[in-house]
Amino acid sequence: MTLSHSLEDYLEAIWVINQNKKVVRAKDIVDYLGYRVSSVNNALKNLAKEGLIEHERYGYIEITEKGANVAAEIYKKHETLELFFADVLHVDEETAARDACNIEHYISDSTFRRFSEFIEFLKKENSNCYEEWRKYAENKGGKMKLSQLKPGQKGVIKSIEANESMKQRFNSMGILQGEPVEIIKKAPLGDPVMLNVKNYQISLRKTEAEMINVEVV
Amino acid sequence: MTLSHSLEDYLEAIWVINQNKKVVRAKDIVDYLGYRVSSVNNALKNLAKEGLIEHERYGYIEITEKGANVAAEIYKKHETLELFFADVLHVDEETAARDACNIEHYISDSTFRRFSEFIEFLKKENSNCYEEWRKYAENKGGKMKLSQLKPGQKGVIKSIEANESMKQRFNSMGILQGEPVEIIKKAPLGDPVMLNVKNYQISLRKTEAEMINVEVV
DNA sequence: TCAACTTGTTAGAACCATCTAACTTACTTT
DNA sequence: AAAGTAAGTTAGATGGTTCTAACAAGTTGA
Repeated sequence: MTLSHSLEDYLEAIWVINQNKKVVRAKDIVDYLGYRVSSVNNALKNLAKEGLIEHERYGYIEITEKGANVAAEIYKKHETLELFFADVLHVDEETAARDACNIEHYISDSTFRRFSEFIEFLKKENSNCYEEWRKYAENKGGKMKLSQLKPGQKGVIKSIEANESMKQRFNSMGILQGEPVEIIKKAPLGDPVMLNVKNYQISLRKTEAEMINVEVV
Repeated sequence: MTLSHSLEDYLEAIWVINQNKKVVRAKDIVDYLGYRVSSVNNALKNLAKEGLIEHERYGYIEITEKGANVAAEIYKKHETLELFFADVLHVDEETAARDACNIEHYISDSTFRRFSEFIEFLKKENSNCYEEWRKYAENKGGKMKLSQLKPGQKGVIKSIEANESMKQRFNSMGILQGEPVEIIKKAPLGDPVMLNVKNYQISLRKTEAEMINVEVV
């Protein structure tokens, strides 16, 4: 029996909900995964057919022992990947969760095993690899100029190297320290640059974009 | 325009083939991806519709500039992931390639960017993280007993801790150093253990399986 | 208790990626 | 140049996942 990626998702969702709620209903899955209730229903039938859950008409959903084992394994992958993305790579939480949720279905067992060991290694307190890496990454991250980002990339403004009147102008556009920005598009030679700040779309000259230092997110 | 994962695969294949062959035909893709020629044909139509390739009836396939850009980006993900799996995690080549090929479609740009930096960091010669990790992993890997593997796991026999007559018996079953093994199934308490060696299926007592040290693959 | 609301079920449509099978075109060999 | 083989095309079937829409069952509160 090999589960489709889709069914893996459903099963994992049921398992996770079950951790907090003791009783799982179709509606919970709808809320968790964002699918329509009919799609959930369909998936439940398939999971039941595989003996991974039990589900009485109009009743609660119970995960079987077999189902719990399968789900726990999937979730472990999810957890490990998310931890790596969020705590090691320092990707934002939402992205880390999303990526983990996708990749968990595709990483093979043997790769995952090695990967887990690798993370275990990084977390060992007598290793300073993690600290070295953080130091390295911070230098890297701090150095980007807004003009160097590509369309679709997001960042947070770290500092602005401009005279006062220029800073004033940036200020009035919502461009100030700590503000998240996203590049919408760039003209062929990077001039002008179109970006998103506080839900406004702003167009900057390349020379202006070069004054703004960002940390890529 | 967002490409389906399937079409991403086709486009990437075309791009890769194009690196070596200068001229790409549908047959090359069939060989590369293992799909039927009609499926390839169908995909080609969709790629052409998106302006990523040009394809005359019964003719050659040419990747457009736009297509090459998209493909190169996908391939870069593939390459980086495969490198990490193979050279850092030391997963076997085939698995590394397969996992990379799946995951490349799911890792987000921002996670990938961080991930690339992380690998760059590991490769820096003034960091000894990679060496430390290898040392750590080798100790780990050497320690597994055959009895500890789970069904489906594969390993290579590293050493056998048994008396001569026992070694003789193992020997006659094809169980000897350097031999790849795979656990087929384990009875509830791990006794007996069913495994695959040299295309034979062998059943071992738990006590016997504990004498055999393997490196997980 | 029954009306209103929430939740669950079913049937069937749409979409996508793959396949088989029958066919057409292009290339190769003699 | 004709015949045979390899490659490409098309139509239609299948399987999987999601959706909408209509309906059924359960729950809640006045």
